[in-house]
Amino acid sequence: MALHLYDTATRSTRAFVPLVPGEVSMYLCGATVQGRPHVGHLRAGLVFDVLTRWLRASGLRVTLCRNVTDIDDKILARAIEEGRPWWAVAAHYERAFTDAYTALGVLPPTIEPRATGHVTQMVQLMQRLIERGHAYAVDGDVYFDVRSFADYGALSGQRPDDMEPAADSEFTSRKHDPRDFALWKGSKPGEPSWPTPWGDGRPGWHLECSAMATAYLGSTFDIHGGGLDLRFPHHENELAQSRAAGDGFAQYWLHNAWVTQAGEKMSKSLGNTMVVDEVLQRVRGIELRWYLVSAHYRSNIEFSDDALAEAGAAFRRIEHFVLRASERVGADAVGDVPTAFAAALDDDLGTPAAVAVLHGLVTEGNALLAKGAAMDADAVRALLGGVRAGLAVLGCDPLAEPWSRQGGEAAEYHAAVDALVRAELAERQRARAERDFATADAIRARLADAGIQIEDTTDGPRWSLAREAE
RNA sequence: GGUGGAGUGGCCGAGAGGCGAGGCAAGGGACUGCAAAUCCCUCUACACGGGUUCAAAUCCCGUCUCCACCUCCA
Repeated sequence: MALHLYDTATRSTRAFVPLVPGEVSMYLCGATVQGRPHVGHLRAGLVFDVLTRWLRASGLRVTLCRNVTDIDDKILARAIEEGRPWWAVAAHYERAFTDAYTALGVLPPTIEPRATGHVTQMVQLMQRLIERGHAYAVDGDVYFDVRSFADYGALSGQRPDDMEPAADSEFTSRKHDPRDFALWKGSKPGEPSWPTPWGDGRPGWHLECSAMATAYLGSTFDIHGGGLDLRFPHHENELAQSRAAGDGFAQYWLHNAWVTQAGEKMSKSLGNTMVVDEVLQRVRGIELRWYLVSAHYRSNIEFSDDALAEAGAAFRRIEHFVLRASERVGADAVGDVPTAFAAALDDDLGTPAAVAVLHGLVTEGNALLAKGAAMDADAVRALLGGVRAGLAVLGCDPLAEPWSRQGGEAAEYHAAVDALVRAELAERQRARAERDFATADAIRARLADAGIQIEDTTDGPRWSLAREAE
């Protein structure tokens, strides 16, 4: 089965057919850089990272555009709060997001455009909308005329007449209709502004994505992604303004579900502590990634430390196999993804089923490894290759970048520790051979105190860092 | 008021008319000097009430509970 994706616009799972054969253009709504990234923020980046990896593994060339919203009301508010310029705030948190993406192994997008760098494109888009009668300027603001666009509400399944009247503060009186949304906000004293034919001002929230998506991906492109909450109003408005301007815009709309905590949504306004930096004090990045990636992207994740620890344990089982097997048959054995794994991902990115496939392979592989010298090395190599190929698509291959620690100083430390531990293990083996188990166990306990765990395999002892959940 | 989701075993978490995903935990067995790791076996499910069907966790009707969106959100 070829790739099928659930398209929010049609509320159905559709076969994915790219506009240009062999190529995929994808736009993802990225961060509004006004605070420290938390686990919820990262989910969209992670989900679409897996999709990108899967598309590439399927032989497609992917252009991924993930924007940075570096000007908006909250950034301005934050700047006042922190007592520094808005651009310093935006730059600071943009770096924090970049660090968080990197810590979770999210591949960098093809392009990461900032809103403030694309005012020209926004002005052009507004001009087109005004010419076509879909937008109007009032006192330096520019609004989209919702009534002028018949399909408004189609993406999110809303009908304008059923919507709650917008309690939209100060702008309401200037709008032709309360549901009209701001494309451009006229400048107020002390706020940053850019010049336009309608006066100085700054971008409204929705305009930037339409302007940047079409600037980099063309007037019509394949996939537009983001969190479920963005469906309305953000994506509805993007779609309206772009289609009204004559662009085809996105062909598929994908939305990931939320990360919640104790039933509460982890939004910026709740100010909870699931900040990525803090979670990474407790678990490795690869384990956090596994936790977030092994759930289906359209299912809610109720974040808890217990669930995170369980996911970590499940991942370690797979990781353990990969490490042990590669020690036996070599670390260069990356194969093709197993057929069942491919089928799972082709079915709307069914990562849970894909993960189950990997667990099955690991069980098989462990059984082979348990045979020791009598094992079928080719069979192990084949299983290892399949497991690693699958892990690579999920971004969780422990032997691949960025998780492998084979290079640089870390490798030198590893070699040094390895030499010391091997000496200890040799001593322990000698004691065991002499049935001096008190000494043997004392050595094992000493290593355990140092955070090193021992396994007695058919090929002799093997050591690794202990990674029990705390 | 409008729109859309969800309720699965001790826990996490899939599936979407028949043949119980997977993991974690638990119990038993194998292996081990003892462990650890690993393998094998076992146990516990589909919110509630009706209905359709040879067959319902899955479809339909109703009820309850929870959640999301309706111009700040990933």
